[in-house]
Amino acid sequence: MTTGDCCARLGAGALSEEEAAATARVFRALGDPARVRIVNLLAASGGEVCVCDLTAPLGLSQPTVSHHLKVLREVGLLRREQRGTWAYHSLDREAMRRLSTVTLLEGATP
Amino acid sequence: MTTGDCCARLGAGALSEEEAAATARVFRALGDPARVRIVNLLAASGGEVCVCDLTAPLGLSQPTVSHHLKVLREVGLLRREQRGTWAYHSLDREAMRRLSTVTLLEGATP
DNA sequence: CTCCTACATCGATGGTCTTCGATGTAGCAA
DNA sequence: TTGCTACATCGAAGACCATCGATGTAGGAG
Repeated sequence: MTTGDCCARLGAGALSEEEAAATARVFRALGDPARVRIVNLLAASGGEVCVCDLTAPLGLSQPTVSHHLKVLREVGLLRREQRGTWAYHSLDREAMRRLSTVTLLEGATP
Repeated sequence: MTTGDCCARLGAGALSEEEAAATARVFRALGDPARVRIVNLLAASGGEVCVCDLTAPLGLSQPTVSHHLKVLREVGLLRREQRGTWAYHSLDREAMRRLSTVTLLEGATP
């Protein structure tokens, strides 16, 4: 489920059951401190980061980091590109932008 | 923990452990379909809603609805006002607006 | 080929969450 | 007082999740 399925603004009309579930999935993906930090580290790095660059700053094992990256990727917030032995992860900045509009209510001026 | 503790934009500098945890708590509060629908229903209603107005559209029991309302209230997204026997819940629209800025990265133009 | 590195996946464990019925609390009415 | 309504809280059942070590996979070096 990607952010493309959840971009109905919460303040714009009634959501269907499926839209609500899709939206909740994206928010739940960000509902873990490790994944918040991953997005933050990716945003700070500006570009691509591989798994081995994240284990130390997060203080988590390699399987756990891989798990969190998969969760964020499955909701469309991260992209993954494999080059040789390394897997480079980067933010989908457009998905992040769309997500920011979900909690914008009618008449709000960010 | 309220949204006041988590409003560091994910794209603006490194988050501390505590900032990441506070941010994750707010996102996790929206990481359930029932709570997404509650926010959506509150936004659509425009004003105040009591618990008994939510059980039918959500298809959940009264204790469960009360639980979800408490979760949203504890992260600062909802306000609660008791008048007589009824408890009226409403969105904290400023908290929603602040939340929308969290996922805005540098240079993004919503 | 062998060996090493980077990463994904599996399986298990311990913790957390959602949901409910049952119960408690408080306000209002008769 | 009694009774009713709206809501919160409690306790338990079951589902779900984060984390790890162990293992599998695949590419590069030699």
